[in-house]
Amino acid sequence: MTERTTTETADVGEPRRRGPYRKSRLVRRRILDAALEVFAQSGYRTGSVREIAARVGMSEAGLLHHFPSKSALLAAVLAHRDAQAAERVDRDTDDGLVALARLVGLARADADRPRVVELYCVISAEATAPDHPAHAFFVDRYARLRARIADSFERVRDAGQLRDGVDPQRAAAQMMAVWDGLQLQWLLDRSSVDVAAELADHVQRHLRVPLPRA
Amino acid sequence: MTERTTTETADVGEPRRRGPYRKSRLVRRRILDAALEVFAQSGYRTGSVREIAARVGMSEAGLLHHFPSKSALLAAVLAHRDAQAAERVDRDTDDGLVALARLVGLARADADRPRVVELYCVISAEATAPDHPAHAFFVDRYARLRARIADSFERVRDAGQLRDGVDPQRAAAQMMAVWDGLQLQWLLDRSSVDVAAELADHVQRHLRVPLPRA
DNA sequence: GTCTATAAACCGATAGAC
DNA sequence: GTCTATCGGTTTATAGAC
Repeated sequence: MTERTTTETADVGEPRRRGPYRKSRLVRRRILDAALEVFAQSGYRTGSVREIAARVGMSEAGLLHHFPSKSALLAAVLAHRDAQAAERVDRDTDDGLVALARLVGLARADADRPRVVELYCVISAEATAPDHPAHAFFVDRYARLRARIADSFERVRDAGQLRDGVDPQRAAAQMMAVWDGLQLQWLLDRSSVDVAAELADHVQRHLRVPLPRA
Repeated sequence: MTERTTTETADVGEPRRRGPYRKSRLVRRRILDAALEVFAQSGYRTGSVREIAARVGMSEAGLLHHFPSKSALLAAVLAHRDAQAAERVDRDTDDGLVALARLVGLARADADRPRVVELYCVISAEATAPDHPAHAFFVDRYARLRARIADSFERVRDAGQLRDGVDPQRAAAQMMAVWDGLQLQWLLDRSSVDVAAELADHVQRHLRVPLPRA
């Protein structure tokens, strides 16, 4: 993955050279946005590079100049969105309760990003197949997320805020599960469920104290 | 959908005529089984009629003699599996607790049918797109299931076995959600979760009395 | 950096022989 | 009921001009 930054353009006497690199970064960004939409709507396997290129307003070959292959493009999209989401939540807190509340807040904010929700729903299901290019990514992603949420539940327990008989590991798996499942129902019919409200209700059932709104 | 039964073959003096119809039904069955596997592994859009035909050991045209189109084949697969599952659970009970326990039992039995689990996971995510041939089927399926499970929770409440502050509608949506989400985690990594155990744990959290093992 | 042209493969569905 | 042959469409990716 050839990441190109503007800092490479330090050849004096040719200040105009900064132009193309800036454009390239902008084009890459527009490609990622278009790829997100297409992969969300049609999945990775059926979504075509051709359609992505059309949305960006360039040819297929032109697009593949920025990303070496279709699967590399998918990887870039996933990495891009995950990094963005991590930024939202990872401002560190020792407070487990706040961490859980932030996840619910993320679910609430996702109501305005149906395309992103769709992307993860469709691609994660596809990536269930061991030969899928994003299979390893999602296996790792889920293990990582489960561990992080379990850690939050442990902090909640250490603070004496967890109900008796709740295992942090299992609570983490169940929270992720109900989140994913609610998103599926919501994508099928927007009026059928309120993802954030149900997720909050689920988490609350494990706690001794009210979940902050954060 | 031309369903053909052996009862149509009652032309006396030609008992041999029974043969072809029996074979046709058998072939249809083998096609459905192969289609299930292919659609589960690759999804509807990427899974090809050609590969299904190859698994059955016949040509593409030969297969399409039994099902008029690819989407009709998917519809037949889904209808076939749903009818099979309904048979397992729908032996009527007025007892809501038993009904819920049977759903957990279904989840337990699904551990031996990863292909079926995969099919529903992949196709339901795909069918999120409004133009997917199975979109209406899944929207309807989820509404129906949610209503049926909500009804079970209501019966549990009427029997005084439901915890305070539990809304049957919301409990139904959450139960389906956690079920679907656990299946996704399980498909990504079989050792990561025990679907039936976590589902039972989740449901138990809504009840005053222990969920029977049924 | 973007294009046209093209390779090489695969797709669903149909026509018509047997 | 099953086949071969084929049509018209799609796909990812590459070659090479500009």
